[in-house]
Amino acid sequence: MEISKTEVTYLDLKIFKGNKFQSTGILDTKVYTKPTETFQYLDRNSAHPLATFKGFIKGEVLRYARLCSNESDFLEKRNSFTERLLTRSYSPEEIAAATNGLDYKQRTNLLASKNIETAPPLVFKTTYTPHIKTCHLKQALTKHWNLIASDKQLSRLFPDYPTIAYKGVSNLKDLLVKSRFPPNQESDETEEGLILKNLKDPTQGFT
DNA sequence: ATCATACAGTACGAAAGTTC
DNA sequence: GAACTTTCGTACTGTATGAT
Repeated sequence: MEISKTEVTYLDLKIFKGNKFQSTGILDTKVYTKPTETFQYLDRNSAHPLATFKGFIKGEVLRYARLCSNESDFLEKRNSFTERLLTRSYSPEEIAAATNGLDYKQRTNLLASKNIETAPPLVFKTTYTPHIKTCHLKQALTKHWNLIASDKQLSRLFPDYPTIAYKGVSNLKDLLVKSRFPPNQESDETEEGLILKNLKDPTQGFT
């Protein structure tokens, strides 16, 4: 057990007496990393969805911004994270894109609880087929989005560019499995009826 | 049939709890 | 005591479910 008069760690946070402590009595905080941490971040060549790479990068930098009370600590942590990502085959451009809009100057907002009453995202929903990639949906939407943006009514209805989402086609399970049993039209004395009866009254054992 | 919501599953971090 | 699992919170998107 470590004992210190100037700092203490809690989970991934280090709380310490910084420069302003003498004059204000206010403690500082920064990210705590265990000495045994090996930084084996998800390799960019791994077969994961793009959102997975983007998600954890943004999540990490957001964590640094929230935990560091001094911008210099935040920058130091973010830079070393960037260097480690580069060794894991990420490009500087995609690292920057993942954290685009995340500004340490807005830390107060980052610390505020998330507003969950924001408008739901606009989703362009279509059914998935193996040939969907050849349709270049995103390019087509981007190319013709100006038709909506230039229309007075449509631009008000659809102020934001949509996210493309695919609905799965019905598979065998969808066709064969239902979440409810159909109305029991047969006698409860059938095998199925007895099972249902016992499920409703677990105190009665199977016979 | 459609829509909204909850949850699943991928990732990151840490310590605490559980199992063998 | 080592190894494994759980917990909590953040990001992302797709799926399952229940209500209308």
